[in-house]
Amino acid sequence: MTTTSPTRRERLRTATVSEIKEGARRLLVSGGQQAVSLRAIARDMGMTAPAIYRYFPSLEALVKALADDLMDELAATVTAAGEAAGDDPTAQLGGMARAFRRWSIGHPVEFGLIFGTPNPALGDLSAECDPNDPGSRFGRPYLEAFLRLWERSPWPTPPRELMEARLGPYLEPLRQSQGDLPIEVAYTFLSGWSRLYGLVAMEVFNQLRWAVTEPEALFEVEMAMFLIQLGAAPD
Amino acid sequence: MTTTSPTRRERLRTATVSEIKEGARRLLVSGGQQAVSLRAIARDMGMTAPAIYRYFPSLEALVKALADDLMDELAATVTAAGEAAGDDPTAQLGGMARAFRRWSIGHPVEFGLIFGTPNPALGDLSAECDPNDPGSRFGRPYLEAFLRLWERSPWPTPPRELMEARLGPYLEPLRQSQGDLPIEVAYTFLSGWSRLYGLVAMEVFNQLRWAVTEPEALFEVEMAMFLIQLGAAPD
DNA sequence: TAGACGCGTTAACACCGTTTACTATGCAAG
DNA sequence: CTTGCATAGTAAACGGTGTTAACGCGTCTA
Repeated sequence: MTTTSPTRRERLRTATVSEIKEGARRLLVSGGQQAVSLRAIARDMGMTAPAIYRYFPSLEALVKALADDLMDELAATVTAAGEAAGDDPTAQLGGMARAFRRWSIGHPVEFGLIFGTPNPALGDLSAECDPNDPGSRFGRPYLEAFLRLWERSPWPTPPRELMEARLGPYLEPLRQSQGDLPIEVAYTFLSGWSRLYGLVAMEVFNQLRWAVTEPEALFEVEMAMFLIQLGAAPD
Repeated sequence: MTTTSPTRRERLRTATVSEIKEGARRLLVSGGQQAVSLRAIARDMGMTAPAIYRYFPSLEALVKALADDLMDELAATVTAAGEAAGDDPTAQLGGMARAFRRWSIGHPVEFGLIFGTPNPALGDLSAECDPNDPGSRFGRPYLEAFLRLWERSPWPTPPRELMEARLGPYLEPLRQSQGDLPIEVAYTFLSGWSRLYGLVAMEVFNQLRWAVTEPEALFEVEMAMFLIQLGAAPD
């Protein structure tokens, strides 16, 4: 009636959807993944639990939608940090890596939902080669920075023919996702991304406490070493 | 009556405890972490749920005990692989890393329970610097192999005084857990362990599917690169 | 103005962890 | 042998959960 597309009903509906997800996230943060219950969300909204089924077909679907939102939030944070880091691709990579760690340790439960133990239902979905896969959606900015850096000044890698032989055929999905990625870039991206993930996940999951008091120092050293290997100036 | 220590009652008790944990693991493997319920375990044993409270104070305690057992199983697997790899410390490291990956991808749900998103209750326990910490109990064999290799033939690292300055004070728990560990060994261990964890966790959690079809190839290349950096002969 | 549809309700079912009260059984001492 | 007690199990119940079914009301539309 008023304007073009968003009819009144639709506006109310999306608002309710947002409110549900906000409530879910609040419960997630305050009480962990197990505290997210339809009845609690509905209670906080002054509703009854079955009403939520008008908006989500199941609790699992709600959690999945929330995880998607969190993925977007993280991806936006990371790309913003990359853009704020200037023109040097190594500086961009460093900024994006730091942004990833900062968001993750600042939102440990959300991190666990996205990157931690997959639920059986959520795992089945990620079994397919979804182009909307969390890893893909989120790895793209890193991948682009690696590619820019490679075109500007390639870094030393294992010999190309050796990499082609040993893992060339197995990186096809990655290489084709970005239009014929050089194998050196694909390999270095995967190596760096797995190192970043490992370090951050261990810190968030409290797996370093027994060994390290300040994981940030370890993170900074590791990142510096990696960037130096990519040709960045030390320190 | 019969012998000395294990009276009949005690034997039955430990047997029941084992049966409960076996049932819990079966449910865990078949249905994920959420499928582990006291009532289901009791049902499978032909018992009623409250009986389990004679053996475990809560479901959480049961799951924690199960996780401890799994940790022991994994640690035993890894150390056995290290001992089966001969005398060369780099070969031992390679064997242990492969054993870690093999066990993890062969037991993904168990891996998730040990190394994945921590439960609030389990996370509080790992907040203390427990010497029985999973990471500690499990990282020790790796640490010892790194140490043997270092004493035999040190590998190139960042300059010692730089490492001492940047992360010397923060690695105290780790360095004192093994009697004045050289900082080069401590740093290389942490770097290698986080890389191993990152790669394996991403594979187990299906975070590489969008990019890689054969994670094992990537794993082998990464491991070879790391061991070469440690002075091992290439291939 | 009728009817369809969106959105919410209540009631109910089948689970779950946990507690309580109670009953047998095994064991050890008088 | 009997008495007594700790142990291991039971049934019943409380409050919580996801989910479904049946129903009522408001809004939009033909």
